[in-house]
Amino acid sequence: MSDATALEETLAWLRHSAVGRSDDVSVAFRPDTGLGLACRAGHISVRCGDPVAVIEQIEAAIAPRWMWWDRSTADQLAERSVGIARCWDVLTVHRLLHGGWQTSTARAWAWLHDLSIESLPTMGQLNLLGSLSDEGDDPENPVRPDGHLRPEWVTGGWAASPERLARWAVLTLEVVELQRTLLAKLPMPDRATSTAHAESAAEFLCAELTLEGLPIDNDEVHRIIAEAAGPRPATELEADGLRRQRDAEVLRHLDPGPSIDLRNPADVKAMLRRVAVDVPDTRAWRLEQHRSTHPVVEALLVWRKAERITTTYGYRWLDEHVHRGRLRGEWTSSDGAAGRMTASAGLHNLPAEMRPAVIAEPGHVFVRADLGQIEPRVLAAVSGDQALIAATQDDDLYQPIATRLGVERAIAKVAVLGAMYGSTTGESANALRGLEHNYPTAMGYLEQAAAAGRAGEDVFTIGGRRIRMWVDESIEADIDRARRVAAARGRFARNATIQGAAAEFFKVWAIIVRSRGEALDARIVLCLHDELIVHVGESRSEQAATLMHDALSEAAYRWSPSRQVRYIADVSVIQRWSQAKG
DNA sequence: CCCATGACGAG
DNA sequence: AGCTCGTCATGGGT
Repeated sequence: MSDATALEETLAWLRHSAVGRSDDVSVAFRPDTGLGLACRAGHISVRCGDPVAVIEQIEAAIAPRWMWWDRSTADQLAERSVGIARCWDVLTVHRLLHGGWQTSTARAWAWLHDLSIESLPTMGQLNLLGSLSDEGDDPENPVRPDGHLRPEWVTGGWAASPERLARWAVLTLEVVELQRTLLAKLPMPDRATSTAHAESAAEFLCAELTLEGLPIDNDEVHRIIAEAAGPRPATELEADGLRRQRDAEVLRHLDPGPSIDLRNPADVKAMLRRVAVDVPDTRAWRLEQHRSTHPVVEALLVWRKAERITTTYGYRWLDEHVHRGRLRGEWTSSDGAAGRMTASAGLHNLPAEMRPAVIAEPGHVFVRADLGQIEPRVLAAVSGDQALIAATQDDDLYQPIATRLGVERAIAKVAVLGAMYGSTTGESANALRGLEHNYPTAMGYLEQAAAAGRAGEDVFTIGGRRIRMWVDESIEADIDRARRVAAARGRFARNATIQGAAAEFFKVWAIIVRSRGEALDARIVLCLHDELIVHVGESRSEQAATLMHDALSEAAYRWSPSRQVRYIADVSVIQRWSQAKG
């Protein structure tokens, strides 16, 4: 069947099934095989060469909510620049419901059907179990008699024929229905469903980000690396020489003695003891206090900076991740803990020294926006603490808190952060008591999460993400260890509810910017927890900046549990990332 | 060869 | 101060 006929037939079927904007349509496809679709009214299987083109046309004509199993679908669509507006990514929603990061089609299916993970079939077991001889075991059925998904279907068999594609799409729709049922059982079902939509869209954005990359200037980035690491060594021998040269700059401060490997923390510790610096570890912040004790300390700190650039952000990093003027890494919409976005290739921890190399392309600018004091504002929203909500009206919410507590702003800030992170020590202890007295609802919210965490119980973000607690594997009854583990879980749970909620809010903001930015051809090129960078044509920079603010208002309207909480963003139009005010 | 640890970059 | 992530190097196990 020609692609044009395929499109006609599919559109006719969608119309006949009364599928409209935002209605559910599950999809499975493979180029040169075809397309399988399913909706509430039924399913269709279409043989065609370019199913992505068909999907693109349907998106333009109808824009349903597309449903698929995993990221691979988003990757293929993004590859062809098909911008999907609404979707449902089963594995992304599974991470939301189940918690954690590690998952797979087979595991998600098993979990949704209360099947034990231990009984998961593998390809290798196929013949051992003699499944072919099993009565009623039809290889055209993706589900085995024992309830598990058939491994050969999961690993690609689902796309073996147009008929199988349709069957897979029907299965997808059923799985989504199961997920919807679970979301509906959460304390705030509508909100949880909306989180599922937003997280799925964020996963699609991640597919786009992985392809798009962050603009980076080749000459500039070379210059910066050369400054720290020296010129690119031609041979391994030359690299070795440079390494020795750097090491010598530190070692020359020492009397002759046993040889020291600066890359070995134990060696460094022994070396420092020889010059009367006794530290439990050799981390930079600890050595900071001993800077004046002996010149070798200063030299070591300088060495570490250069070593960082050389090893992590040096020529190897450049060759691996920077191509055609873009820095590209793998993006994931939720990590294993609280659900923040993650990126590889150093996109989330590019040292400040390298940011001048991140430059907009000719005729373009960056519109950069970062949320101000997002975590305490989110705490106000999720807890509903009226006093804290009042404080969010201020551009600097720590100021009214300080006034109310009768302490310096710096003390108030440390106390608020300490409350959200589970700080146990420090001089903010007094101010912490002040917080408990003046903001009991917010502090109660945090304490409730911490108590659950200490007890080993899972906690949930307001959007419904499950945050899994771990069990202490120590076999012996080690009271001390058990107490430490419980305390760590308490701190983790306390923070994860806020960090996770802030991540949910951020993603809603980001996906609104993505969809509203389409009209301006503005592309998101970086998401950094509370910061967004959009790459856009120079002439549209003002419109893009306005869009970032408007998107924030819309995100607040859509996401915020409290209408009264004020969210703020600092937006600037810049050429280089480094021009952003800290 | 895998895995834990230390160190450090960012938020 | 304490929370998260990814990355690199070392050293101790298999």
